[in-house]
Amino acid sequence: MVRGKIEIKRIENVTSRQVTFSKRRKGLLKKAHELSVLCDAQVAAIVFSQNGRLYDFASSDMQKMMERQYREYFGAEILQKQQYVQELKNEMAIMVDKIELLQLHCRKLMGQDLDSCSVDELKEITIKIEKSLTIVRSRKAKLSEDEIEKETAQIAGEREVLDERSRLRQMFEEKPLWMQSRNLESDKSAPSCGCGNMNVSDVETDLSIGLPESRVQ
Amino acid sequence: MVRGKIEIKRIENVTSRQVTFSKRRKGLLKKAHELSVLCDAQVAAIVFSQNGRLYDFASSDMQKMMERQYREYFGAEILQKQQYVQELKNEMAIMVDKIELLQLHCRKLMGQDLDSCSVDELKEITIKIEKSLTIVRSRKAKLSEDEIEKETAQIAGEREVLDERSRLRQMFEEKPLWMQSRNLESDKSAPSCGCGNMNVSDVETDLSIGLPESRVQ
DNA sequence: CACGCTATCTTTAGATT
DNA sequence: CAATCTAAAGATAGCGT
Repeated sequence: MVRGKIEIKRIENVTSRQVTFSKRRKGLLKKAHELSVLCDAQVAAIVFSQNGRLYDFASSDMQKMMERQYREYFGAEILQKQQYVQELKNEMAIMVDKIELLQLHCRKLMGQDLDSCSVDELKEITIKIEKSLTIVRSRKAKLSEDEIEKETAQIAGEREVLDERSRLRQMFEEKPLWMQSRNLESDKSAPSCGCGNMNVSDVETDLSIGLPESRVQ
Repeated sequence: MVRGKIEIKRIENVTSRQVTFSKRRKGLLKKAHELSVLCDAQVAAIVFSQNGRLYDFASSDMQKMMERQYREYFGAEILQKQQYVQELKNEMAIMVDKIELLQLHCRKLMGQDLDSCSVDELKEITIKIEKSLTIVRSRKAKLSEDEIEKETAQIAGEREVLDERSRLRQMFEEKPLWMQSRNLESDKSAPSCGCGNMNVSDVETDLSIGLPESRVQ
């Protein structure tokens, strides 16, 4: 192969490839320009080097050129996106309407904005509100009832505890101290608090009421 | 200028221009291809003929190529659009929330979905509804009152008309016909209906009641 | 690595079919 | 018109600086 003639395939020599890239790139852009001028045509040439640099030529208005070209390739996609945006807008419009309607409904239920209402409409609203009031009241009543029941039960429970306490208190007050301790400390081997070692005379009456309780619990 | 040498400016001869377009276009696309292969670079060449036909070359993936190029030119615009879509979505989300809230509010005002309400909340709702009921009722009452008043007024008005009629009827019945016509046709020159030329005996009593009325109005 | 040189290859203007 | 031809113009590979 003589000087100058080359095969069209990737140049493996890095330096040579870069030089060729520079030369031919320039040539390409020049030819693009010449074509655009000579034939009054829209021409664009775009080259990216391997390290990502952009070189390009475009006749007259590159933006228009690109848009035109882009439409050729992505027209469908652009249309889809536009339709998507349109759909979103439509949905929003529907939502806005819905919100307005709901707000109006709410306001009327709250007794606002009634100026526009006819007598019939007012009657309708009245019926709705009355019905609602009935429901809410019964619901409230039921809930209150439940709560009272619960509270009653709780109070009953507490009363029971209190009753138990007073019963115990009575028991302790009726019996002498030594009987109390024998009764309650049936398991004397358990070294719970060493009461067994206490001298009876050391324990005062009012204290003895407290101690058995703490053992019962 | 010898054969082959040309100036780079628009070719005016149409045929010549078209031939040159064809030749040079082919050359450009070939060069673009060669550059992409030899230097392993991304190359695109785009040509639109004057009648809008597209000719192009692109190394490897034209779509990627175009996207890349498009981003260079319209990156900001694309971003804006994406942001716009995002904004729309955000607004929609807000609206959805708002609708849900409003619906819940409405439903609660209508006595629905009360299971989740506490006693306090129920009390609050009850108060709201009661207040609303008061307003709506008073509004309804006022509207009804107005209507009744209007109707009363209308009836009164109608009664007056009727009274006037009977009064007139009495008047006509008490006086002889000739007096009636002199009284009511004070302006005899007005040729309203040619009654003046009528023979008195031609006018019947029941007809005479009708005629003066039509003149009064 | 960027430029310049130049022999050679490639493109193409203009003509012809 | 489109295809082909051909000589001149243009591009560029390989080399030198």
